[in-house]
Order: sequence, then C-alpha cells, then structure tokens
Amino acid sequence: MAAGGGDKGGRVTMAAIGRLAGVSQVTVSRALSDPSKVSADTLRRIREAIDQTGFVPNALAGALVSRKSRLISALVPSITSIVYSAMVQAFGERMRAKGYQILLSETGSAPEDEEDAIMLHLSRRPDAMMLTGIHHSPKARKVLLGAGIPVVELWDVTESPIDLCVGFSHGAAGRAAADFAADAGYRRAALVHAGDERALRRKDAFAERFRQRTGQDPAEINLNAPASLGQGRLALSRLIEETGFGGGLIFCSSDLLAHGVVTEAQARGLRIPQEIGVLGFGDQEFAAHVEPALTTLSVDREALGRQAAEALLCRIEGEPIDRPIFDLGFKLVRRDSA
Amino acid sequence: MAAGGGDKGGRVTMAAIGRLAGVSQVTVSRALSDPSKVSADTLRRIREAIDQTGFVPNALAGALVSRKSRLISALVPSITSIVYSAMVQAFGERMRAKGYQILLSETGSAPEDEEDAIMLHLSRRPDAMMLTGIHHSPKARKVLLGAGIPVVELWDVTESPIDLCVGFSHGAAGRAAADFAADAGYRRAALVHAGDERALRRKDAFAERFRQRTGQDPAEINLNAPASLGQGRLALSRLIEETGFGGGLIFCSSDLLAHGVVTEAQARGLRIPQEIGVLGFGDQEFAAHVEPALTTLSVDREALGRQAAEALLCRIEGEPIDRPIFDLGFKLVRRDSA
DNA sequence: GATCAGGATGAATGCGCTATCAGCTTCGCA
DNA sequence: TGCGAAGCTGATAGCGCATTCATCCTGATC
Repeated sequence: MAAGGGDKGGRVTMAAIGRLAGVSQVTVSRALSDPSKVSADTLRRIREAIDQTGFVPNALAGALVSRKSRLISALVPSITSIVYSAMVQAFGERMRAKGYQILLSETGSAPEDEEDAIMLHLSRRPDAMMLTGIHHSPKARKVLLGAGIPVVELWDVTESPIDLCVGFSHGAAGRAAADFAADAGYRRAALVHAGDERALRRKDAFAERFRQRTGQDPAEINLNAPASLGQGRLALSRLIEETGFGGGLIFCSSDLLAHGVVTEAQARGLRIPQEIGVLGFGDQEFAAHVEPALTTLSVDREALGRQAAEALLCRIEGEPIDRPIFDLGFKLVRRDSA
Repeated sequence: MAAGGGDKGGRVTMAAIGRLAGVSQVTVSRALSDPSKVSADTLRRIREAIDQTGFVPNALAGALVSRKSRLISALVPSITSIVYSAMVQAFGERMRAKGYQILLSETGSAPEDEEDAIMLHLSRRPDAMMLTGIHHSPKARKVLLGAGIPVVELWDVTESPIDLCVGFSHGAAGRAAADFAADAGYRRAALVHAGDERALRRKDAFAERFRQRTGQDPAEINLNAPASLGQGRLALSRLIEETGFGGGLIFCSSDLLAHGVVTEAQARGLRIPQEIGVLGFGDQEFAAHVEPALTTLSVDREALGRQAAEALLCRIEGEPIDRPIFDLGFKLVRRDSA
C-alpha cells in the first residue's frame, strides 16, 4: 500500500474532525456544505483540523443519505475515437463546472455489453445518464425508465427518446452526401465504412438517394473494423481490386478512412478529385490541413456534448424543456478532395 | 424526469425484494453476492422479484459498509489525445474484466487542477488510483499517501514514486533520438513540441546530446498548444520563416505534429528525407501508413495501461511486488521520413 | 424586565447495504 | 435415540454522512 494510514488507527471522519475542533459532527458537515451557517471562529478551527488530518469527506455516505451522488454516468462505444472523446470532453467540461463528476465506460458495439454497463452504472446511483445512440435493449430501456433519472441519448435523433436526445439525422446526412455527389456530376459512387450502426444508416440513405438521382448502385466496402488510416488505404485497394471501381465519389464513414483513401490514391498515382473524389465524415481537425484538404460532412462534436450536458442540467434542476429532441444538424464543407 | 418511479411510491431496496420473495433482506444480499449460499428455491423467488421490480442494488451503500467501492480512479491530462485514450482504454479493459469501474477525469496540464481532481476522486473512496506523470503537488502526495490505497503513476519513471510507476525515461528517449540523428548524419536539427512537461524533457535531452555529438544547437518551436496536424504545418512554417531552418532533422513531440510537418514540407516542395528528415514520437497507427511512412519513437501505450492495471491489481489483492518501478522502454522505428 | 427573533449548535435518526453471530433444520452416523 | 456437522436463514449492528428538530444563546424591542 501507499500509506501508513491516517493519523490514528481509525480513519478520519467528520466526527473525528469535530472532536479535534471541539464541535459536533453536524457542525463539521455544515462547515463544509455551507460555511455561512457556522461562526467564523468555529470555521477556522474546523479548517485547521481538516488540514492537520488530511481529511477527505466520504461522498459515498453523503450520496447515500442525500440521494444526490453528483455523479453523471456516460456510456460511449469507444474513447479512442476522437468522435466520441471530443464529445465526452465537452460534456464533461460543462458538467465538471457544475460540480459533477463523470463515470465513463466504453460499451463497445454489442448491445448486451451496453445493458451490463447500464446496470453497473445505475448501481452507483448517478444523477443522470448519457448514452450513445438511440438503440438500446428493451431491458435497458426499462431499468432506465425505472431509475427515475434524466437520460440523454446522443449522436442521433428520434421521435421517441427514452427521455432526451441530442444529435442529427443520419438519414438526412446520407442523402445530403448523395445530393452533393449527384450535383457535382459524379455518375459513380462507392461507400467505405467501418460497419457501425449509424454509418450503416448514412450509407443506406446515400445508396437509395444516389440510385434515385443517377440510376446507379454504389459499390460498397464494409471494413468491419475500427476506422484507421491503414483501413482506409486497404479500403481503396479492395474497392479497386474486388469491385473494379474505376472512378467516382467515395463516401467514407469517417475522415480518418477518407484520409486513408486519399493516401492510397496518391500512392497509386490517381488524381484527386479528377479521377476519384473523396467525401469524409466528421470534419476532424486534420481534414482542413491535409493535402488535398478533405471535403466532408461537418458535425460539431463539442456542441453535441455541450448541448447534452445543458439539457441534463435543466432536467436535474427541474427547469422545463419544451421539446426533448435537439437536432443539431450537420454541414457539408466543400474543400478540395471532391 | 424519465420515469414514473419504481413499482410503488418508495424505491426498490433489498428489503423490498425480500418482502416480495418472502425472505429477509440479508438473504437477498447473499443471493446476489454468492448465490451458492442460498437454496435453489429461494434463489428463484428472489430472482423473480428482482426481474419484476427492475431492482438495481445500491452500490453506494454496499461500498460504504464493505469499504470496497470497486471503483478505480484515473486522471489523465486529456482524453482527446490518442496518447492517453489508448492507454486508458487498455487500463480500463483490464480493470473491467476484474469487476472494477473507472472514474475518469481530465486534469488539463495545471497541477492545481490535478490536486482538486484528486480530492474529488478520493471522496468517492476508490480502491486504487492512476495518475499521469510523476510531478504532483506536495498536498496531492500527502493526501494520496494518507488515503492508504495503491497508486500508479504513468508515462514516466522515477526512483521515488508515490507507490508504483509504469513508464519509460523521457531523457533516454530524447538522447536516443539525438543519437539516431547524429548517426544518420544530420548536422542540423530542430525541435517541435507542444509544450507539455514530458515533451520538454525529451527536447532538453535531445538538445544536450545533439550538441555533444555535433557541436550544434537545435532550433526550437514551442507551440504551446495541443498537438494537431495544423499546428505541425504551422511549426514548419515558423521554423523556416522565424529561424531560417534550411534542412536537417526535425524531432517532433508527437506523430501528429510530425505528420503536419511532413504535409507542410510536401506542400512547399521540400523532399523528405533528402532535404528534411522528420522524426515523430508515439508510433500511432497512422505513422506506418502515411507517405512517406514516419520514422518515430515507438511507445506501447496499451502495454502501459495494461501493466498499470496489473500492478494495481497485485497491490489490491495483496500480492508482493518486488520492484515498484516498471520501465517499459521505447523503440526507435526507422521508416521513410528520416 | 419580559418577550421574541434570529443565529449557532447539537442529539437523534436513518439512507441501503455487508459483516457477524446466532438460530433453526435436516441429515448422517454411532 | 442422540448428537454433531452442515446448510440455510434471520436479527442486529454499524458504515459516515445529511436531515430534522430541539436547544441554547445573544441582542433588540416594548
């Protein structure tokens, strides 16, 4: 262990601080939660005792009795993806400013893992919960509703959220991409994606709209793997070698994949955007700075996180919310890759 | 609120489940913590009651009395940097497999923020704590020692850890980079970094060694901003325009900056590695796949996280650790950029 | 001097659970 | 038939704190 323990054999509690300062446990509690309720002299003695002993209040006990844990639970598929980490960062920053801590778990992509994680999180009695996506198991929905806490679902919109949702329509995003492709004169298209549920919906919407507009079916590469530059390069190789893709617009499910496609295209001497156009998704920082700069669907990840935090805080503080569905939209940013 | 509450007005507790199943609260507790201690029939009735009510045990109360929260606290400067998020992911995965949850906070780079975060985390009575770096305020050290829990410091090594440390020597890394530069025949060098404390130590070690080996002082650009591709491009521009850098090896504090430097060099028509060599740090996924592939100092972030988890688990389970300092080293991976 | 408002403090209570010890069956075996 | 062992269950006692209510003091007001 790191330690030789506290001051004495027993651990330091408010009662112990009280004994040192010559007051009761209650007064110590008051001194910490609302110093104005305690006389200046008492406050000074209590603070001295705290400094002396290195006392750290036990938030477990506090939360147990007050029924307020000041803990917000957050579930994301992965934190190594900037997509989610930037959102969680903005979310957490806002929550921390309001005195809440974040209990964060990765759920992967399997719904049953999410269910387990939800149960584990609820057992810590969080004051609110943030989930990614709008698809959850029936049991998850049930326990969430039963928990009686505000819940926000992120990265998507639905008319029937568990409680609140903040996101944008992936169908609309896919259609916007297809319209862009058709308007820009592309007569062929391909879809490269990592296989996650929301990417699939963008892809399907793209395919349908592109077919309507051009009469052509896009080729498709489902990588079924976390997005990475290497996977993006691989995707273009497979597109060319497996499907005989000879040019057109490639709509990627993330900027990282798009960057990989661009890199592979350059390595093969293919000209961008003349021979192939590349459309990314997310508008991550690097998108504007690579060569050629990526044309991409821009999503404000920080705004998603902030808005989610704001909505939950309203709920926690009992303020009315006129509409629990926040559609933050997206923007197509045209640069040089398509 | 999301909910209309539980089944009744009051909330569901073990006592309520017991009433439903016709047993006492204690038996419910046993059924959950060790089902073998309860008869098959009782177990079935308890499980039915739990399913019916959607009961979720209150881990706050459990932790309060058992003095085991099954919570591990983790403090990192930022989760949007893959450097830390990949490490936390590996750390969390191992811990989750052992039944622990992670309480994660971002501390930024200010030491006083870390101190606040440590106090907040300790108030939740975690079973162990993971910190980034080996520099902490005296007060932080004191409360950490007083908490009596295992502590691991990550990303660096020191002879005097608070409890455990897992990392590598940044001085050695900087020197290895300088030796590589000198051995490869570079007579000029430049240092591009984001300004964080560990990058500064690598930089200083590089500068000193490079001077010894070549008699030359490296140029330096301190970006004082989170590493990004755009910052990397900016850095090369500044290097050329402010310091008149005309060629040599550029040692970057991260692969992302290195990638930016490479991108800017290509945009300016500079040949790599003939005119300028670029050495990255971290060996992130994309390093091997960009063109030219990045030469970089490889650090196994997942191994850091895993080893940290393993060491903490040993401490928690009371197993002996012969040496609390784990130096996991680094590797120089030569590819095409230098 | 009596009365009262307001500030400062403390005693008692219980949040929901685990740990401990004690009680009750049942069964095997002498 | 008796008796200990083993299996199952319950009563009780806190964990450390916030909440509630009661108490005491001070000073202002009539």
